[in-house]
Amino acid sequence: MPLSNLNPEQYQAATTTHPYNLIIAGAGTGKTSTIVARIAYLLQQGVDPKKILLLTFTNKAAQEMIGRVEKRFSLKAKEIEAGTFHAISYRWLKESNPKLVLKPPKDLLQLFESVYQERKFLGFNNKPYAASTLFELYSLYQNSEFNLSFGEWLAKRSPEQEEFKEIIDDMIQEYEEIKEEYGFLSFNDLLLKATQLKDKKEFVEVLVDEYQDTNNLQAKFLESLKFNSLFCVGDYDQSIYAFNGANIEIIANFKYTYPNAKIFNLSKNYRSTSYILSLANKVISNNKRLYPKKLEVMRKEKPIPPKLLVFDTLSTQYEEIAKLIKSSPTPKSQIAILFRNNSSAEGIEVALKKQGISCKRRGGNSFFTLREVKAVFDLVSILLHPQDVISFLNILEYAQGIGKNRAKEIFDGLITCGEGDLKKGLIDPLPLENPFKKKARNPQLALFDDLVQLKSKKAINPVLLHPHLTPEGEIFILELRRLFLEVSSISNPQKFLKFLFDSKIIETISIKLAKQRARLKDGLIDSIKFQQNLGKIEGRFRLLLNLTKDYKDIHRFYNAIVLGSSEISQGEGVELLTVHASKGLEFEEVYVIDLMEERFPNLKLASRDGSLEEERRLFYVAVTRAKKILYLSYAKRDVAKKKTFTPSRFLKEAGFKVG
DNA sequence: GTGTGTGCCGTTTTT
DNA sequence: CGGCACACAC
Repeated sequence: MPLSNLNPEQYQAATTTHPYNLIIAGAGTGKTSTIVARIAYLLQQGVDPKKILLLTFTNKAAQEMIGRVEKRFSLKAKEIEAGTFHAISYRWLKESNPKLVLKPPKDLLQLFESVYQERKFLGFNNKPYAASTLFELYSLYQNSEFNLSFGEWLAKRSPEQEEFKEIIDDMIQEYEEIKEEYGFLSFNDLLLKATQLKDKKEFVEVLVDEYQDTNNLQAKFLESLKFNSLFCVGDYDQSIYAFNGANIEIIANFKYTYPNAKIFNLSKNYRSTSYILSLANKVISNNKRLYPKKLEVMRKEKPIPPKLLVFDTLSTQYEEIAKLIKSSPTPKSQIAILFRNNSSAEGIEVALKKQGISCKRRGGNSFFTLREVKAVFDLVSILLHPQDVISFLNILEYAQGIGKNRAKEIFDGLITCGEGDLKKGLIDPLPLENPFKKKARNPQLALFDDLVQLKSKKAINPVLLHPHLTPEGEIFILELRRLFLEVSSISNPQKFLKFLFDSKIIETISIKLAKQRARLKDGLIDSIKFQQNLGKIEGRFRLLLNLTKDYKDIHRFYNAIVLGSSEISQGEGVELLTVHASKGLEFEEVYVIDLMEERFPNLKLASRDGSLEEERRLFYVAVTRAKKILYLSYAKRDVAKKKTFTPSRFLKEAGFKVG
C-alpha cells in the first residue's frame, strides 16, 4: 500500500487537494515514494490514468516510478503518460507529423558547421566564436530566451560579439530553414514544437520530478499544458543543470507564479547517516540560502565517519581505491564511484579491471559514439527517413574516394533523379543523362563531360555516371538500393539489424575501421590486430542486436536510442558515474574522487558562466548519494601531465584539515 | 578542386 | 579518440 508507508509530511503532500503544489524534498527524504504514493492516491480517487502526466528528467526515473505503481495497479499504471519532457514531446509530435526525424546533436552540429563555414567573418575587430561554441550557446539560448533574437542575446551576454549580431541571426535562419526542409528535429525543437501544439490533451494532474532543474523552455512547456492540478517535486540544493539553462528562480518563485500555491516540506532523511548528512550540510551552508532547510536524520545505527583519502599521484589514487573496493564487504552493486568530469572514468576503470572487479558505466557516449555503432544508426536512419542527408553523407564517406563534396553531389543527383525523393532516386530514377548540376563555366567542357558519361551505357541508375565515382562508391549505391527494396517489409528491429549486418556496406565499413585501428606507426597493418578489431566490431553489433529485444518496431528502437542512449549502462558491479548522472540514485558506499581545485570545483566553468555555488551543489549531490560509507579522495600530482594539485576547497568546507 | 594520410592537440556536465 | 592543419596525389 503506497500510502500507508508514508510519514505525516509525505502523506499530507501525497493527498493534497490543492491545485498548485510544490514539494520541497531534500536529499533522501523519500521523494520517489511520495510521487508514487501521489499517483496511487489519484488512481484510488478514480482518476483516469490516461489523464495523469508524469514528467521526469530521465526515462529511467519514469520507468522506475511507473514500475512501482504497477505493483499495486498493474493495468492502470501502463496507461499513465510518463517520460522525460523530450520523450513526451516527441510522442505527441509524431502523432501529428510522422515524417519528423530526430537527430542527435552531433549530426546537427555538422549541419551547423557547414552553414557557418559559408559565412565570411571578415573585417571585424574581434574574433567570432567557433562554430561548436556558437552551437552550444544556441542550445542554451533556445532553452532560456524567447524574446531576444539569438544574435541580440549573444551580444548582451558577450558584448565583443555584438558586431556579429546580424550575420549570426542570418546564419541561424538558414540553419533553421535547412532543418525544416529535411524535417530534422533537435532535442530543443521537440520542446519548442510541442509547446506550440494546439488542442493538447487535458490532464487531471501533471507531476514534475526534479523541478529544480527545470529551465525556461520546460517551464513554458508546462504553461502550455491544460490541467486541473500540478504537483512539482524538487530541491534547490540539487539544482545542477545551469549549463542547460536550468533556472533556480523557477522553483524559488513557484508561490508567485501560481497564486494560492501550497508548499510542502519533506524534512526527514531516511538515506544517510548523521555524519554524512552533517558533512553535506556544512558544505552547502556556504551557499546563499533561499530559505532555511533542516534535514532530520532518521537512521539510528552507529554511523561511520566519512574518510578523506590523500594520494601522491593520480594513478596511485585509482589503484588504491580499487584495492579498497576489492576488500570491502559491501556488495559491489551497492558501491559507486563518482567524479565531476568524465575524464576521471578511464583511469579508475582500468584500475578496477586490474583488480578483477567488474564495473558498470553509464553516460553511454562511449558505446553509441563508436564509429561502427554510429554507422549502423546512420544506415537505419537513411532507410527509415530517406530525406536524411546527414546520415547519407556520413555513410557514403566510408567509400574509398568519396569525401564530403562528392557525397553531396551524389545525394543531390539521386534527389534530382527521384524528383525530390531519395528512395525513388535509387529504385526508380528518371533516366536523366546528367543528373548532376553543372557548375561548368565552360559549356564545351560540360558537353564533353556528357559525352564521356554517355559511353557507359545501360546504367541501372544515372547517378552511377558520376565522373569520379569509385567502384566502391558504386557498390555502396547499389547496395543501398537493394536495402531499400528489401527492408521495407521488415519492422522487427532485430531482423532489421541482422539484415543490415549482412550487407556489403556494413562489411566494408567494418573492414575499414578495423584496418584503421590496426595501423602501426610505419603505416603497415598488423594482421592479428586487424582480426581482433573485426571481432570487437562484430561483438558490438551483437550487443546492438541484444538491445533491440525490448522493442517491437524499428522506428521505436531508433527513437529510443536517440532519446535515451546515455541512460543505457553496460556491465554489472561497481557503478562509475558522473555526479550529474548520479542524480536520484543512492548507494551504501560512495567514493567521490579527484577532489582537486580546478577539477572539482571545475573552476574553468565556475569563472565562465556556471558558478561556484553550482559546483557546491554538485558536491552536495555527490555526497548525499551515500547511505552509510563515504570516502572523499584527491591526488597531489599528475605524473604524466607534470601537474601538481591543491585539494578542493570543498574538503576544507567539509571540515577536513587539508593543504 | 578534391581526397587521403600524418602528426599534434585537448577533453564539462545531459535530454 | 576526434578535430584540425598540413603536405601530397589525382
